[in-house]
Amino acid sequence: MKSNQAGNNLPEPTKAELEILQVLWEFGPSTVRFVNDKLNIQKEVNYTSTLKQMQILTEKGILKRDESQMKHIYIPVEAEEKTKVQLLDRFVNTLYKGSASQLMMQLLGNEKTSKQEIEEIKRLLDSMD
Amino acid sequence: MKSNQAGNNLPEPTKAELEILQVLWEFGPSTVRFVNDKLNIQKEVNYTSTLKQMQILTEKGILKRDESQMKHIYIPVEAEEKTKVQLLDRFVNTLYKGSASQLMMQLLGNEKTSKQEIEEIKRLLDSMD
DNA sequence: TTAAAGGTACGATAAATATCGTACGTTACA
DNA sequence: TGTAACGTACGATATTTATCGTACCTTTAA
Repeated sequence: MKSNQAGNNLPEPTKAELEILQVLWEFGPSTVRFVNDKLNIQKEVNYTSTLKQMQILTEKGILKRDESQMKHIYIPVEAEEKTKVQLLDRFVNTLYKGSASQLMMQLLGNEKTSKQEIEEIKRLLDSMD
Repeated sequence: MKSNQAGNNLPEPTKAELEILQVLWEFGPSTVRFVNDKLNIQKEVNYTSTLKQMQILTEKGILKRDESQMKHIYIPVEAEEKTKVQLLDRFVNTLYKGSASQLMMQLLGNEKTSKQEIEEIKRLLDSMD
């Protein structure tokens, strides 16, 4: 057997890569400079480090870029939703053997999940039927 | 500012470490041999590699061990639940800015989450009020 | 028209993770 | 009683991920 299981096509983004993706998701297609500035609000990181990461992301096919200008513009290849679903899926499989309801229980039992959040979720479910 | 945010006390278990924890959670306190055998059902890994990992886990304080016998017995320090809650919490914060309901939506929208799972979740919520 | 500011490319290096080889001690039993 | 099987310890090495220094090109404005 010894296979790869969990047939995921695209390579799992690393922690640093995720941070970059989040900026692009939030602000749309951006330059390295812009992304780096955003990252530096939270942690100190050198411009060329971010540049390199984004180049790697591009090699991996997770980002694409517009090189028509000197200031390259980077864009995520996959939509935010799709990538998140993939990560969530992997997470559920790894920690909860694929059981969404088990994850839910934990989420609901978590004190950090507010009453308000729980109400929100209920409404959501009701509106689904 | 540039702080660590998300005040997590214990060190994040790595991928390989998680695999070991899962075996211990499922089967209870075990020897390295036992854990290694279980791991090898899914992937090829050398006995000493697993040993080393479990020693590191122990150094980190994630596992403790009974050394009274030659065959050391390893035991997770924290309960399965507690560790999973921590990981889930981090996950929600990272990907959904802490919004559990947003995560839910994705979970519900995911085709891989069966009708049955959804029913299960509804029942769960109703029984909470 | 040149110097400073700001851009990309990319190899080197650091840091974090993961795997393994080898040394050596203990146990079981032929 | 000695040898094979099995255990731990631990340094070395591989691999993956992350960061950075330096070279060099382009734009801008004094």
